[in-house]
Amino acid sequence: MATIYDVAKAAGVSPKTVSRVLNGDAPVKKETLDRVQQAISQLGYVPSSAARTMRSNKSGLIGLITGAISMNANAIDTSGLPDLFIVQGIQKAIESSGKTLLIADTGGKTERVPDLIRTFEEHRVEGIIYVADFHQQVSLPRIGSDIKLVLANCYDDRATPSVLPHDRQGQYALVRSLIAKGHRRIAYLSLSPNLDATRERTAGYREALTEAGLAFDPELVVPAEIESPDRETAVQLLWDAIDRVLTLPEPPTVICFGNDRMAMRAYGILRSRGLNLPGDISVAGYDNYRLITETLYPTLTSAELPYAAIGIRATQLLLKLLDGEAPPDKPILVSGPVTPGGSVRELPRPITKLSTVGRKST
Amino acid sequence: MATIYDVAKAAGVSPKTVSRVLNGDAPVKKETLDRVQQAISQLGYVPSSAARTMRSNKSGLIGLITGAISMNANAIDTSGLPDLFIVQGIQKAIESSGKTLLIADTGGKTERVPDLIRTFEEHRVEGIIYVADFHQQVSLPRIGSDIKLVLANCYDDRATPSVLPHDRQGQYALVRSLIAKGHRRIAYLSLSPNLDATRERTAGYREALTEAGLAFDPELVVPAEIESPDRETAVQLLWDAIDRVLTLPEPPTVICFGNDRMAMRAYGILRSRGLNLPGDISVAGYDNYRLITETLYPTLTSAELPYAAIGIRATQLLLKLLDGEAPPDKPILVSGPVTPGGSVRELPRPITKLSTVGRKST
DNA sequence: CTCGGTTATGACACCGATGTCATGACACCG
DNA sequence: CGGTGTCATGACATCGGTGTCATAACCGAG
Repeated sequence: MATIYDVAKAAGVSPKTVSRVLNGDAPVKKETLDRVQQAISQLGYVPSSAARTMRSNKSGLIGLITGAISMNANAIDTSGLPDLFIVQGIQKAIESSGKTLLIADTGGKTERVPDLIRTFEEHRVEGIIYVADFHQQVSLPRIGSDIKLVLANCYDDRATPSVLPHDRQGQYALVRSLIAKGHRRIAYLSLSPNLDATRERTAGYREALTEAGLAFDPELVVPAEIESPDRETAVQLLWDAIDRVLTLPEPPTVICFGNDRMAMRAYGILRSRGLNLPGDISVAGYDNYRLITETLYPTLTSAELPYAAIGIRATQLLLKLLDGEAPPDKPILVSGPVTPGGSVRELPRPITKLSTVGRKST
Repeated sequence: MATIYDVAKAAGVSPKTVSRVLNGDAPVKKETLDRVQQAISQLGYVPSSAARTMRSNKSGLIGLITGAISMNANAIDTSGLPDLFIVQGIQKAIESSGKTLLIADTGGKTERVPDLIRTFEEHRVEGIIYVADFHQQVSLPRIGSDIKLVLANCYDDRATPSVLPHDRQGQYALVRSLIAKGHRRIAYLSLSPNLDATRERTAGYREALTEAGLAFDPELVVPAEIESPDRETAVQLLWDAIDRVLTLPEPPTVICFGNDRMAMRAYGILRSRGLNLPGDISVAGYDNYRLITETLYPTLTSAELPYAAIGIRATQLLLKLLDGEAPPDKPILVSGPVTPGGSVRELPRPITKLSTVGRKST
């Protein structure tokens, strides 16, 4: 591979002049510049980032730690939206920054993280983004202070800068939209109650009810998933939870599920009970996992879990830190919109407006 | 960040001795070794791969070009299995090799590929794996001969080493398994006929028929997808194709679809015609995209598109090339098994065995 | 004509590893 | 005891860029 010296010799100038042509950081006579550029393209010269890194002590590399790539295959049993979307957001945001992304996959084994960090340190990455597969607390090994760290979809107890989904706001907005469609009995079949997301979202659910002056009925809120269940167990739990709310004296008119995958399963379960969607019962999911929400019939109403935006925000945050900006003192919360689908029916308003009776949601 | 000189000073030895400790390439007195190791951990010293790369002219980096990460989100309309699974296989295979993977995503724009290659060249990657999102011919810009190139899920006209799915074998095995279950009228609603995969698979379909002494009926083979359709068009095309084969004088007992996603849509369409799965009609997919095959009810019989294996094979091939082995003279074909699901019914054998009448497939 | 300032270029050192060669201390053998 | 080989270690150059400083050519003002 050609070096800057080869180019210099071919163009009959000093290496430093070639360097100036490459970086445009000092005036070069037009004629010399042409000769150098010709030599460069003739030799197919590409500067070595290793040499640059050595001299400048800046690698231009950003490290990314994730399990998104390896886990995507086995992710059939897991709960939610693939964290790959976060990676995607990061990728997009880094693209325009001139940095290069070094992706390391944990293969789902967190014990490999120290090794990955080590590799990043060897490559002198300027910053690291750690991506978790769902909203959770993490604990990473300490990293040399000259490497900036940002957590995406997770947080720790050392106030490391982090970017999180605004789960409370998401569920709040979703339930609010259901109420706007005339629903008053709103069931919530949540994910495992131990999850941060579940706590936040339940709070959002209650907040929306309170705001609308609706009473909170604990019978309508049923955890319908546990962490890392097998397929069979998941279906059983879900079946039971659905049965429980449907057989209440005053059953719900709409059921919210902890994620779109649960809702997808519910479509089958509800229909096997002879229910028509959304005529007899409305359904809402969470995540807006388009593969599901847009493919199902009717399309599924869902609150967006803004993973791509989280990735982008996390990257922007990291780039700012690298620029010397001060870290924020609390996690950055990213909100997402509600995507309406055909799975939620607009209910006739019992008293107020007779004109809307029988109208279907669009 | 500490350097080897800092460590040397702290341990009271020369940098070269520290280097020997790091690489274990020459004997070091036990006592010296201890002192050096202590200095290393005290200073948190991590060697710089940039400096190593400069000296040895070996970066230990492998470049990966793919659209898998960015395209996964928008991949709702696209046909098949996410190529991310290939990336995953590569990741896994590289893990044990001591190399580091540099992943560059095209963002779906092939015109960005030269830039990505340029970045890889700057980082002096030892090899590049190019991953295509479906079995196809590609044409990459030329790369300096000191960088080895391997194509995964694609091939070119310059005999670049490549690894491809064995589509013919896959469809052959699938149809063979259907015949084994007693099916004689087997429809094939394929992907776009312009695809390499479709040509290969159709050949495999015919091969299996011929082998079983069944006549090939062109009416039973209908292209039911075009390239990059919108959702609406895709559904219409599929609906029409299904209608066409079901209204034949002698309709099929089983329909094979070009991929699992088509089969997933077909579940809804077939049921809306009042058909029972698999009682009235059997269904088979292609890809074994587990998110679909295992979530559908009944689970979907599908031929596996061995993407992870393709990734692994491509990586192994590249590592061998880096080791100086000669490239193979033709593409490496990777076969996959058939994964039986509940969507294919075992037909009663009209004459042979009465005892199997009414028995369902497991 | 001379001087201060700009333009264009090169010499040289340095970034952090490691290969090469040299050196000193021993041990062993004849 | 001297020669030879092994062990343990260090001095120095080198990889490919770029920052610093020096230098030469040139220009216009006084």
